[in-house]
Amino acid sequence: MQKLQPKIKDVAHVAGVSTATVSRALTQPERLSETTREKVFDAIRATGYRVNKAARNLRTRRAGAVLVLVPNLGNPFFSTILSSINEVLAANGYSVLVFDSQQPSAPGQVVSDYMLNGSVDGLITLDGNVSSAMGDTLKNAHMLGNVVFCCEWSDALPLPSIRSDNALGARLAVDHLFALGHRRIAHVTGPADNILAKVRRAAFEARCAELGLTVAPEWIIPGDFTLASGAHAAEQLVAMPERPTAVFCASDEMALSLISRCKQHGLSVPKDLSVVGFDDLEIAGFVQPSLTTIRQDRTGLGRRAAEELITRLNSVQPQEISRIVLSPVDLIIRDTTATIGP
Amino acid sequence: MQKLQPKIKDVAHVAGVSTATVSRALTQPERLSETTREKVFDAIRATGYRVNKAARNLRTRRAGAVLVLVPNLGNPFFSTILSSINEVLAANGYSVLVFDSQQPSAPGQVVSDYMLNGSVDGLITLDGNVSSAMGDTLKNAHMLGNVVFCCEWSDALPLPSIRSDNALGARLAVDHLFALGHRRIAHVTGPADNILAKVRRAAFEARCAELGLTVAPEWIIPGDFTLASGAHAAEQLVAMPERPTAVFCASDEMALSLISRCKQHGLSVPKDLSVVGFDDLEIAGFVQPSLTTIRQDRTGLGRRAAEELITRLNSVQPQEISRIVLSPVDLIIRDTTATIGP
DNA sequence: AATCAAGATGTAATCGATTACAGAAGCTTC
DNA sequence: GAAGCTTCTGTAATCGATTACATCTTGATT
Repeated sequence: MQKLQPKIKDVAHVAGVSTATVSRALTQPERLSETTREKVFDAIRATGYRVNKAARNLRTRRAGAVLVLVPNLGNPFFSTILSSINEVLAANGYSVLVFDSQQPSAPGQVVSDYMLNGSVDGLITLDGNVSSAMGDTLKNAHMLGNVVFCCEWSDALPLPSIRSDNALGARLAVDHLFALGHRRIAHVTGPADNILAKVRRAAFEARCAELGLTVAPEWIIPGDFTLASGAHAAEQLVAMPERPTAVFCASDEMALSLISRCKQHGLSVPKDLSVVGFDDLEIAGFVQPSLTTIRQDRTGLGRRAAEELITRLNSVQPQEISRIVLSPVDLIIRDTTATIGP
Repeated sequence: MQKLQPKIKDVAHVAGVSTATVSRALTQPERLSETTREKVFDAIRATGYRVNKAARNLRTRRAGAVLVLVPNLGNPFFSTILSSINEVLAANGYSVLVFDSQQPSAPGQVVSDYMLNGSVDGLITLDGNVSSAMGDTLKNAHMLGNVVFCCEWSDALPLPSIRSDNALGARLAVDHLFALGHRRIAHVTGPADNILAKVRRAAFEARCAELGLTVAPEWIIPGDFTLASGAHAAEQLVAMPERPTAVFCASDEMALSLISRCKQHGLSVPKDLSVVGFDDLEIAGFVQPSLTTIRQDRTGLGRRAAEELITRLNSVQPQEISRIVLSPVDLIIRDTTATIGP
């Protein structure tokens, strides 16, 4: 009873046509006469035929798949983006492979492998820390044109990048706090080597300077986007002799845990401390007090990145031109920010 | 300059051996003499050769890839599991394809396609709502043995299932609340058609009955695991004339938003209301008050599911035997539960 | 020295689709 | 009615690896 998967030959036999005709019915049905087409489709239904992807991929030299490189899949920020990438790619007939770049194996190596061995046609990377070695490898294989950055990016690689207007986000946060009367504003950063962290911090400092605010060095508190680092930052904050009246955190997760830890130390948010986050995770609106934050259009970012990649994969002319799409950000004012006390 | 990707023939030419030898160097190096092996590896390095996956897959009739079906990729609960699945599969040489079953396209159809067209060798589904039609299709293609449930499952399909001991979790929650003196305990459920929600609710009711507690029908509050539904449940709760003193929520997200909304209504947790969640999301320990909850070993679940699938893919004898692995759960006592007031 | 086994390597068929090229059939047009 | 066009379909080469089988060495055994 070991009935094998039917192949195109079996369908051809049942339909009484050649394999070429069956193949055409699959890929360019309009080129067949109506009667033949029907015959073939009937045979396909009758046999339960499914095309063999490996054979098709070998012949067409395409994979019909895209790799998404995610730094830390466990982070809800990325998984939402992944979801919308999946949606667009699936709608266009592409499969989605994922790889978590936190994996022990060298991600650059792994990614090059996927791209060069034909497992995928393109790459969307949410991780900006891609090695230049990987860039070189892909360039040599003429595959660099099939890479798109999403959210994070690398200035070393001139590739299209779909990202939020991070600098604007930081400015909005500072302006909001400034308008509320705050003059002593701290900042909890992301990882030092992260491009988002760098941009947000730089814009934070620049805006403070523009507004004539001095930022004491100790008010720049190092974090790494995680919950744990937010709590740690809170400890440093409460220990300061001259405590800032507001904090701008480079991620919502840090903001949430910072608030929680501050409360444990008897500080009340927003009365004693105003807090602004970044990302607008869904939960930001479902905590008490709800979090004032900078919203990123995560769904849009994923969608646009996927569309950009598809465009490039479909275009015959390889275009390695860097194109930057800045997705707008919004200040979402909720309950963790208030005017400075009397 | 359109240098094509080198193929095995090119390597063979450079190394001065046959293509068969090169292939052996790749797949069973121990069968070659040391000198030949070195020659081939040198040639591989010199040419920058990478095997063409499509060709290999076609010939070996294997894909070296696994599909993970996720209900709602945006949910942090699932993405952690996905991460550990990725880790184990990558370490064993498998690629990971993901598909979000919330996608508009019929997931059963999509999954069958992936399995039957050879895109993947196996399936790990975190979604228990798989159609029996899909089961039939896979069974006919002798592919049902390559499917593993993780977290969720379906009683209609006799397949291996790696899951938490959900009933135990519910009992631990009830017992904990009971021990604190609570006698009026409510439950916020998951979606009515979800197997986890069913099991947790049934165990909740059973344990309450065993302890001699009556559960008023209105105390079973319908939810759907989401933040929004937790807030909605809170509204119902605060409106009750004879309010329960404790709530067991079927997910942490519902618990967190329920607490937040209750606070808005002036209820204090845990003084006026004790709350137990389910999952132990990372954030549960980073909110104030921190959430008492039932911990699931998400990393372990993903890891075990991946290992189970790999075992099955490697075994020659197809084994369609249902095997259930119950992963332990723990009650994590934090600050949202307390003894009932005087 | 003859026989045989084991080990190393090469030859060529094969996996299952796509597609260039060719041939057949039907229609126009002069 | 011949030539020229379309439109439809078939033949066979091709994509790039793996592997059954054959061949050739080499060394051991008797």
